Amino acid sequence: MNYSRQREVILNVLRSTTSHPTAEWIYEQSKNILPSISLATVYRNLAYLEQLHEIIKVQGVFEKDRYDGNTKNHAHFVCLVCGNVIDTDVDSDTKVKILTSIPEKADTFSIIFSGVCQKCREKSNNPN
Amino acid sequence: MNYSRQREVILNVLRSTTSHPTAEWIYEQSKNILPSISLATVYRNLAYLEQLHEIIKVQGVFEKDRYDGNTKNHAHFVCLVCGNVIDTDVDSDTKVKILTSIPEKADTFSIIFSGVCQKCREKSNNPN
DNA sequence: ATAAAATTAATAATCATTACTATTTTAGTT
DNA sequence: AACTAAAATAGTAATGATTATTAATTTTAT
Repeated sequence: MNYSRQREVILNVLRSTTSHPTAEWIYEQSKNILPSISLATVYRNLAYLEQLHEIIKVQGVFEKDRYDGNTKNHAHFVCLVCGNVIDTDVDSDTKVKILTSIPEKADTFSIIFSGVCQKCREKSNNPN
Repeated sequence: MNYSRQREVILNVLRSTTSHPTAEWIYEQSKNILPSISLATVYRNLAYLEQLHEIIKVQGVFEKDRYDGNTKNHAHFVCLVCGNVIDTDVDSDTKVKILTSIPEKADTFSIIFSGVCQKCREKSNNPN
């Protein structure tokens, strides 16, 4: 794989946030640096980078795919009110317990928690 | 919500398998019973049934959404070779450990393991 | 500097899912 | 049973995220 400035920018943009952005958002940010970059280039490079395990594609959160520059094995919390996706650590004890809890031999796992985040919980006056 | 024969058939078809089928597959099976059923009806009713928590939509497995008639909180193992999706129990100890491993208060979680299933492992002569 | 391979921008195509609409079915009421 | 309003359907069009195509540009090795 040859060097490309576009790929470098896309990766930097993704690594500069913890917001688990969509391809469209990464495209808009990248345009600030490379105004002529194309959306297809963003998609193509995100696919490459995922294959190289430089980034992670997070599916199953609302409708669009999200991308994550943090490749450490961690879980995601999706707030059903504000839609934010929050990284949550999974300690290695839990990780082992999860991976050994099934008969199959899993290489990786994806955990997506759903609920209402702390902020949204505070905003509503619901004492729960 | 009124009764509909179509919805009844769709639910029965889904409950008759553990294969986590796509909407298209459910449509094909339902046509054997109701030849004039339409694909849009299948999608509409799957969405209704998901809202009622009668079924679960499994996203993030390859490209198409999958559906699951088993609403017990369990995990999924996706084989990267054959593509099969296998139910795997999560014992309640692990469940509690997972849910309490994050600072946010999660209502539910979705776990998708990835790897190569036992069968595909046996077929290849790889001793690992 | 040259050439082959890789990459890109721009745009067309794909295709899973959803929206629309005229018609039919359901379920309650007389 | 007939009447009616709401709900649901079949068929099809529209949507929209993602992927494929292609001619032009860039990279990299020689």
